[in-house]
Amino acid sequence: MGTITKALSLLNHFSASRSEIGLTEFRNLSGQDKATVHRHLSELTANGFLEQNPGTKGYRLGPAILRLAAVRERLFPARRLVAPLVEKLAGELGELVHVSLREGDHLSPLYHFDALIHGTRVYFDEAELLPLHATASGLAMLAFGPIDLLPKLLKTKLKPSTGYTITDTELLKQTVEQVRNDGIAFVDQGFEEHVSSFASPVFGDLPEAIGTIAVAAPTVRMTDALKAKIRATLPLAATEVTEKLGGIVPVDLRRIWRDAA
Amino acid sequence: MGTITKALSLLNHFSASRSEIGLTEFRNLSGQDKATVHRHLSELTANGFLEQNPGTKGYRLGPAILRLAAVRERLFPARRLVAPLVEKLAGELGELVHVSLREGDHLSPLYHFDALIHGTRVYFDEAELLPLHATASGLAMLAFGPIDLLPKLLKTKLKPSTGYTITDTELLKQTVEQVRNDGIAFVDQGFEEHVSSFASPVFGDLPEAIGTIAVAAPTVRMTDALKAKIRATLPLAATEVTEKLGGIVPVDLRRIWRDAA
DNA sequence: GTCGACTGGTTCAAATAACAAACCGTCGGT
DNA sequence: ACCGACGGTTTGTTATTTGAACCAGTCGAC
Repeated sequence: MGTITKALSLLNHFSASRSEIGLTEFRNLSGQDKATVHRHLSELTANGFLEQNPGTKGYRLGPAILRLAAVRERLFPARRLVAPLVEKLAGELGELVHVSLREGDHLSPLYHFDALIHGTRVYFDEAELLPLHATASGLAMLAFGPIDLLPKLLKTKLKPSTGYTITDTELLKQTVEQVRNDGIAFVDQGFEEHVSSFASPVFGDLPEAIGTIAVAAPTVRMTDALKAKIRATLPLAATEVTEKLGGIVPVDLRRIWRDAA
Repeated sequence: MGTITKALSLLNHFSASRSEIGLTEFRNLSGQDKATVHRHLSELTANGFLEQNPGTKGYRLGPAILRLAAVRERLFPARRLVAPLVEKLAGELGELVHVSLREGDHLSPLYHFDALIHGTRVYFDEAELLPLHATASGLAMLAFGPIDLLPKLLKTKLKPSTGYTITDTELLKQTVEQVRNDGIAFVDQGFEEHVSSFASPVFGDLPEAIGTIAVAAPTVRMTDALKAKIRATLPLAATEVTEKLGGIVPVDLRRIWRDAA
């Protein structure tokens, strides 16, 4: 792991529930040496990616990130473009829908929306990176993303998120193959307990998935009726999102989705 | 300059007018070695801070930035909080208003708004970092920010943006001292030709400016009447922004502003 | 075709940063 | 006053990053 990756990985420890992190906590979270972490934190702070709370000495995400995000959204307004589609589908299904983009060997949430019509709901943290082998989105990414994604992932140890997570190499290969045939991925409690989800790939201008659109619901609400509804609507939504982002769905997948409908 | 700073500085070359940058262009812009730049770009890409256009091989800002920006805005919704105040002041004055936060030895635009009631307007690029010695915001920051900011800046060579930019050490010191007495900074065409601007500091919970609020107008429209109006309203707006961000204006500055009114 | 000038991308001695463990100063609790 | 935990710094040794030169592909002119 290079220096830059180590430093940037520090930023990934922030989440909705952890807004401010101190030196020692960073050391525990990252497993790196204290002196190294401190130098990295200082350098990130000097560049505005972090800022330090003068009182607690803790570190927070800094203003540079906002500035860059504003640039990115102006040039490539992905969030703004997909938001209405995500909200529409979430409304139709009454469940949480999210679009995520690939970020190395994880998925990064781009936008999510929950219609909130039910008492119980799926907790979704936009700050958290999604693992490829444990989520429906991940499986869809492995099936339709860059071809070297799966082989590279299989070389690492697959960490279980729940007792249901696929950790066996062979099983993962088969499951991904299945997703490739179906054009849609289904995972039952693989990432969070009592949550089931479906996902379909979203494409850029290459025939290679750049991200996914997914529906997540409490397992108890994931009835056959809802499953059928999702299978019928998710490929359409994936096509719409792909088109909004200026991409094209590969012809073979388009055929799979048409035949399924 | 450390590795991390070098890598992160690459990101600062993006702007509204330059959305995609190739390897060679990065080398020219940063003055670094090509191999180094390439390794940095690869590592940034692997972490989702950049993404590569498969066709042109150029690099764009990546999805990780959006994810982190979403976290930061949820935890510390500065942009959302200051937006109405900026828009209100811009409406009252009929000119461009922006709030910026300190990012190392530059200022990083947080939010800006232009009422657009005039035919000509000031061009403002939210992607561009503002230098401390050439802008009104910068002078306000030097006057009320961390005490070591000015001495550190004086050790470097002051780059002129226009023919009006202060580049002399002594003159800069005197000007900052003046700003410290006035509680407001005025710069005439120091950053962009034919643009004049005022700025006042904005504070966090320490008696040390964390940013600024500024008004920029074409020099031809910067009449005595407008100047008087800005001098009367900007300190109030700075106080409001400070309070919105949960900060406090130091007592001595509060007195200066009160006496001026 | 063959040049040349331009890309993006990759190798291998030499400069630089990471590492581990120790240390310093400060804060809050006992 | 003591203790322990915190943020931060220092030092000598080890590993990584660096940068000049080197490939390879692509475009256009001749």
